[in-house]
Amino acid sequence: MDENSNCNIDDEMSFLENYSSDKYSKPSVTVDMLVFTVMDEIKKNYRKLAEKSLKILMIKRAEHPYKNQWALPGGFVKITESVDEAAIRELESETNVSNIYMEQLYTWGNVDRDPRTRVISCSYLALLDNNNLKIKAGDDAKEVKWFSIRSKKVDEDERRDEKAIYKSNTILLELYSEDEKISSLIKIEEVKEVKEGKLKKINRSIIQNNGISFDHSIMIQYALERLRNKIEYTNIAFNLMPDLFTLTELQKVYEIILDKELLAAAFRRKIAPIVQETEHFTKDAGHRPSKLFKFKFE
Amino acid sequence: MDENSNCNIDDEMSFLENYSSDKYSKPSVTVDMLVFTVMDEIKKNYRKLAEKSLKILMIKRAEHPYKNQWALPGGFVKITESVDEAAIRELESETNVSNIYMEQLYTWGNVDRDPRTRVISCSYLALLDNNNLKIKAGDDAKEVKWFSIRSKKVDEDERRDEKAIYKSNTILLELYSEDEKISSLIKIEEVKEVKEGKLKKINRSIIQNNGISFDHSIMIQYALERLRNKIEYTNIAFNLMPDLFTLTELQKVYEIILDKELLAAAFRRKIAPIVQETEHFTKDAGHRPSKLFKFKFE
DNA sequence: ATAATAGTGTCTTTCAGACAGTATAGT
DNA sequence: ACTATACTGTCTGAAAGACACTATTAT
Repeated sequence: MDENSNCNIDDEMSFLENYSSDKYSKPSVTVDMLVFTVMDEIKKNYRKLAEKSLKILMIKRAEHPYKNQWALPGGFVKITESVDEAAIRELESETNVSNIYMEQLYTWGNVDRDPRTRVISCSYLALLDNNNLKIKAGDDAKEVKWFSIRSKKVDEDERRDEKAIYKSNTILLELYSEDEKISSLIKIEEVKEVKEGKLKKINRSIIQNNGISFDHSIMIQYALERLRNKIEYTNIAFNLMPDLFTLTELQKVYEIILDKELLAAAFRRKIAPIVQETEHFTKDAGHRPSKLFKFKFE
Repeated sequence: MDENSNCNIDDEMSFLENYSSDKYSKPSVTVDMLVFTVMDEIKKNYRKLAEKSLKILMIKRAEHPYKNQWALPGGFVKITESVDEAAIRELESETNVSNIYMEQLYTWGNVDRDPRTRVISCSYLALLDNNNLKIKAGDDAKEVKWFSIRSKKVDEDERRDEKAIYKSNTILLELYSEDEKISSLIKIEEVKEVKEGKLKKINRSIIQNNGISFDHSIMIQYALERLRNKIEYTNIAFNLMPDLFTLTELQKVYEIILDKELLAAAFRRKIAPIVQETEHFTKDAGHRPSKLFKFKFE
């Protein structure tokens, strides 16, 4: 590797030869991928635009534990590959998705998060545009499916004593497809030390789980929060768009992730610097055609 | 754990009993802590305010590899503790620092980042106010020291072909104390696919290393970027402040992290909602005394 | 008195929110 | 003609940038 000026090289060589990494038992390391996309729902009216819906990709577990329940695509990191490489390989082998936007999300390190053994999981946030939808089950998985996402706060609580403020939010996460609904109730507890006003700890726990494996519902909730934050100050949303899109479509993607309506005029002003108009228009829309835009890089 | 509606319980019990996690060789998992603080330099003039300086805590390695070079405090995650717990334990045992702000930063998973064996490292960003400075070496470390940080872009390059834009930045990271200077030259390469304008990959590599162990200089650079980003949209800076502080001091902390000067009037307007004035003032300053503020929680 | 910082007032600029008003294809 | 969406113009108000001006203490 790099030069090592202050020590004897022979000394170091023999140290490395004799080094054994098996003195202590080691945790296993896995990757889990949170793959999101936005899809069109069926049009209700020849004039109306299609509604959009935020989806996440899940696989049905073929093996214990949580056999026949739904889980995030993922798997063990091999000793010969980087963690990033494991994420790419596992996603492709389980869902046939490749070459998409992917960034590291968070590493989940609780001792009891997997009933088999000690497993540390590095999670990845992946975004896909719905032109890329050639998903099918890979070798490891029985079944792969997109679930629509609904996440809502069902309870809120705040207490305080002399030492700290305790905030607690309960969130109901529901994933549904045409024929199935799975869900999870998650509690997020924050403790803020009053004395200096410094954030001390956030604790996320599953209160009730209905069909979602492991602690994956917590990961989904966390990924949604990250997505909501990052869409405000980065161009991450473009990874959810096809090459050509209308500004109304782009706005609808922002709206569905932020879970609030935006004003068209303000939205267009704001994103104007990062989109580029093309010669193309939508047609057969039942109303005025819309100009198609593409992302303006740099 | 949670209920498991779709499968036979006995079946799962026997599966878990017979499960062996030792079929494949596993990577080791470590934690590395990036502990930052802001300290006053010595005053040059009885009237002038002390300059502030951003510091990072490093330990001198007592063992191979990188013996006698400087490294981030850190160590192996035990099978019985969570990753967060490992971070807290290792920081306390190596530097006697405890009960400070700490958040997970990034997990480094390249295959060859440690010459001993395959090691995946989960890094943590920690912030300390300089009232808490009772640092001393723990059992594992020979020596613990605060280094001042200087990070500057020394080269910039941009190429493009039909497929993508390639950006490259070279950054010189220098850490110095009164009697020592260590440094590292880091290259950050971004590849943006032109076709859809989507960010594909960031690669960080060490070009030259002078006294900083492992890939720790990359971690430091990454942590500085995160700190610069987060100080803009969170209250994270308060973790660098003592209980009582003047607004000018707070502004100087922002300035040193953002590496640019701010206008006092605008800064005060902006942070007004999150600070609370007290009855106390600075004194013996050689000029008009300054009101002391504290953080307004919630 | 002077040096150095503390703190405020206000003009300008920029940008988001609000909403009305015009434009246009498909039936 | 009617419907639903596309797109623009402009008023308003909030917030950031710029900078001058006043205030206050130790020496």
